[in-house]
Amino acid sequence: MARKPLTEPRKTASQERSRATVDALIDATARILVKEGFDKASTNRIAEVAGVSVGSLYQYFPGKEALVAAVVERHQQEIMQTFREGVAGILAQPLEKAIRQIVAVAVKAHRVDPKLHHVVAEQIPRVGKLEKLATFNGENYTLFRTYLESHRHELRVDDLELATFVCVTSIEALTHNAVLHYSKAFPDETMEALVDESARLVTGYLKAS
Amino acid sequence: MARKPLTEPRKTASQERSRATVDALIDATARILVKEGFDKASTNRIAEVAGVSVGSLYQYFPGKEALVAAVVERHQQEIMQTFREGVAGILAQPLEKAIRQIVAVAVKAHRVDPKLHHVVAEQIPRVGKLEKLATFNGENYTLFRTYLESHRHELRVDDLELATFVCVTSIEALTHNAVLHYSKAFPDETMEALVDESARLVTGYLKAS
DNA sequence: ATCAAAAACGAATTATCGCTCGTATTCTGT
DNA sequence: ACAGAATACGAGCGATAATTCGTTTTTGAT
Repeated sequence: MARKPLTEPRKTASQERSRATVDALIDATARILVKEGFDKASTNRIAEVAGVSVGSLYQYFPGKEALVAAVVERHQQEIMQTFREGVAGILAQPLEKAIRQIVAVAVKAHRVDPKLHHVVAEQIPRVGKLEKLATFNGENYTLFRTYLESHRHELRVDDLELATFVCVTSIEALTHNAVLHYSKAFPDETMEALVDESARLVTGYLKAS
Repeated sequence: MARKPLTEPRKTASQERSRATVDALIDATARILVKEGFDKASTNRIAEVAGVSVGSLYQYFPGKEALVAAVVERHQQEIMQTFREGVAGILAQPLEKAIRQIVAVAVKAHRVDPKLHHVVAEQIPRVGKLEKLATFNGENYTLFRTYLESHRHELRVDDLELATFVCVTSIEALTHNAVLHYSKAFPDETMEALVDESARLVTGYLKAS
């Protein structure tokens, strides 16, 4: 019987104190990623910043990658939460309104800790467990597709799959780039104009002429 | 006088032989990046694969980062070359045709060594010198803007700067995602449809109704 | 043929970092 | 108050790189 190596730390933190340790470690990782960049995020450094010993770190995480993955996952959860709230009840809305709202929410979502988002997008190599953390996630995709399906009769696209791809990819890229690369070049009023333009782009593409 | 540290290797390779060495090193780096991934690209490994000693490596490159930067730069040059050729004489074309051609060329450009492109996009942390190697480059942007300016009268957009951003970002993201993430999910015919759809997206947005 | 500059070599040094493990401390239930 | 379980500690081991430098080989000019 090949026994699984006992080196797999179980994070089953049962006591209050240990849960705090886990949180401190994830927080510290996020702070380091933002303030010092990915390469400075060594396990020793993370433990130090968290005010915890390396030993404790390895009690709860199998390694650095797991820490980073935890940070990314937490961040994506926050973003998705923002997103879900923002698009609630959108199915009932007409196309123009719905799209505009989706774009606006996408911008808002990208503004949930933009610094961290930037690091995640630009500095973290997607290797190993991080590989599956795709650029845009599936829930998003499904959400949008569902809207398109329920409004199919108003649309002039025939391949909904393809249309979803086109729309989701465009909106994601536009909001991502605007917030993370051009937030200085784009003053607030330009950002609003960008939301309008993006919405027009997508609406024009979808709407039956 | 604070003298610059002599540790800065100058790549002034004067002889034929040394230029070959430099090439071999860059080639080897690219091959390793593609076949084994970013973390396996150590200086010793690169030298080994290049059939060259580590010492020689440091004669011409200050470190691993410089090697990777050289690979990325070379790759971007190739892509831009493809791009330039593909959009030559496009200024004379009408909007629909021009946009379609641009999209098609963007797909073609993304297919110049997609494996390497994938590694560059997903695995290489943009830190230090790699930071400025932006996702989409300025020449592209300028090229597109020039087209829009010369066809301004046909368009219904008023802010050309913003319009350029919207179009370039969308086209880049759509072609990038399609080629690098969905090339298996998208059979060739779907890819063609995608080019059509992308062109329609952008054309509809730009064209005066 | 001779020599100095250029290029190449690679073992050895140095640096970094992930991770372990024996020990100390704290908590929880009785 | 006590015991055992959970948590925390952190110096130090081992592995993997990065980088140097004294030496050798090749080249081009004279």
